[in-house]
Amino acid sequence: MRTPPTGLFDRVYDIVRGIPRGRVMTYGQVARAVGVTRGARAVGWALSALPRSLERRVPWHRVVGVGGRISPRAGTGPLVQRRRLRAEGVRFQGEKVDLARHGLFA
DNA sequence: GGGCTGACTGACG
DNA sequence: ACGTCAGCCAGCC
Repeated sequence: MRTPPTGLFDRVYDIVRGIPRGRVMTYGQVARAVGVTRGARAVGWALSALPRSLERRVPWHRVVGVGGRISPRAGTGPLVQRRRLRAEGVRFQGEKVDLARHGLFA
């Protein structure tokens, strides 16, 4: 058994951990998933604080901005995020992720 | 309790 | 299409 996540951070990590390979969610969608309708910014903040120890289990690269944009300050860098996504077969429309194809809804 | 901050967003010019 | 501005949220000091 695992104690249910309390703070926003843990709830965010929980949701992100559940994003399937090859799919992506926007900060806004994650926020809504954790019960914070307009907490997109807070979600980004939570991911920026992602502990090194969780980098393995939490696929942070599957979280993108609205419209499929890649945040300039994401993780090790937008290039890394892009590379990881492409490695999963995620298609891009220019600089943006093709949400119509890989967007996750919930 | 008040103010600051940031991997966000939507509206404008 | 692009930079700026102003709301929005929760954790930290």
